[in-house]
Amino acid sequence: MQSIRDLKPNFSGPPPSSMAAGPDAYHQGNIRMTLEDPELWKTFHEIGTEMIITKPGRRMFPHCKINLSGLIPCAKYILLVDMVPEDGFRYKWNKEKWEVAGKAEPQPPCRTYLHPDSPAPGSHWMKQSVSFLKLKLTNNTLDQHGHIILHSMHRYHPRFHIVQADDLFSVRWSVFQTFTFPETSFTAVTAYQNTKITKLKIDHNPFAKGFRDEGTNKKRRANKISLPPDDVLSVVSFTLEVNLMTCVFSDFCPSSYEGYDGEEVDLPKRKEDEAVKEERYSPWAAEKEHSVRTDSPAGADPRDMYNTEQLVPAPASYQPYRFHEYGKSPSPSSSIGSSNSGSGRSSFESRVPDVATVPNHDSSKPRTHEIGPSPCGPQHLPTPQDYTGVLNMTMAQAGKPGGVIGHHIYSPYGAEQPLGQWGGPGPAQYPPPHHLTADYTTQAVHHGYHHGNVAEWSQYPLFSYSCW
DNA sequence: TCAGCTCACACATTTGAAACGT
DNA sequence: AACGTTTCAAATGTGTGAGCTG
Repeated sequence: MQSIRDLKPNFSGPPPSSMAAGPDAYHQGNIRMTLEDPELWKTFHEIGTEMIITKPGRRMFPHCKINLSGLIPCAKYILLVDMVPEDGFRYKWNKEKWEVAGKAEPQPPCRTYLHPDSPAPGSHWMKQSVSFLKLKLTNNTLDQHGHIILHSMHRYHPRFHIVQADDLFSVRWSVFQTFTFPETSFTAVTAYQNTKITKLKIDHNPFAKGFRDEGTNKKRRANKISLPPDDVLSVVSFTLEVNLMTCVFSDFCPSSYEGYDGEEVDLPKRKEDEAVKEERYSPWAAEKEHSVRTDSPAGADPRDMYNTEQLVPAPASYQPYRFHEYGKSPSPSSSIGSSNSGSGRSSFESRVPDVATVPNHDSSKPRTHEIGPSPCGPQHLPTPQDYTGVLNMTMAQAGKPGGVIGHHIYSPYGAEQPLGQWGGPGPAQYPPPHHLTADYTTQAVHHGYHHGNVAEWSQYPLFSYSCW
């Protein structure tokens, strides 16, 4: 299995004609996401963002805040975030820079953060920015609060997922539009390593005001940091690389760092070499290695953009994934991206019509329940029993020790479970979702209680990025 | 010995209930 | 009585630094 980056060169050219946008498909595929406060993110990114992870869970700072457009106002969507390993290495901070310290540790249980407003109509998501302020990171693999579990000294980046779904159940069968923003990548740490990051955090995080030089607590930090403020705050302008994927997760979920298997020997050294080469942008070099980047930091050329689409698997003819690259061609998002500096936002727009394969449906045809006759009309949702084959397949694969699991759209719903069970409290008769999870799901917390609402449900992993 | 982790701490903001005024 | 504003305490979020651990 290949990582997305690895796959990228293998796919090029325009989308197939079957993917050409019809009126509905256009609506489906025209979702645009912009990252709020990209300048702040970039400022951190240039130094090498670090995020503290603690046992009880720590918020991110800067926290993820996005704007959405292009959604169907009256269609319901679910927003999710998960964290994806940047690479297969563990790092250490050594003499003012990050160095590869070995192979990554086995991945912790995967968690996906579900935005508490989910599901909500497109108008809701679009009327104001969507904040993931409450998302917390932890290094406690036994965490029972639903926080996203990460390894310290490992690099990650958040992925934002939009799913058109009337309820949480239909998440399983819907096409995910996935967005990532390169400047949001970070290193998970239990204590800050780079004093520049510490200072940035203190300067920008209101909760840390007490540690500011002009604050009442300056005595504590007096001899800790001596960095000219202007130094760290100067923003190196560089063109954003924003990767867009339209996918159903399962197949892009790396179970280990297999995508790097072939490079394990060489990569660390190469990364260090490139770290020097690309230092002006970021202390991180490796992340750029597969990217097609313009050399002009101020250039308006669009960064290479690629798109993936993964299909809802069908029992009979399960397609692992489909991947389309739109990379080299300028896109609406390109112009958006190039104008980011003016708008103060990093944006990305999906141009891939959502086409999902469902049983007995031609994948080239729009799904009726997603691309209905009217964007605002009643939408047919597939019933669970339509897809028991998919579920069984998933379970069978999950049961294989050490096997590669092909489909890991994670859902707390069993196929036998009726729709609407999450609508309110009920007897705790439904098994926790973990029976479907990936290799590590034995580590997932088995909650005995039912899911009375979205917030509770959100603590369960929807997908496993750790399985291909 | 040392890098990485945990914990208690002081200081900050946020939140929500109570009190108050219109 | 209903509603809006203000106040205040508790909860929560933050980085620090000492101590612990492997």
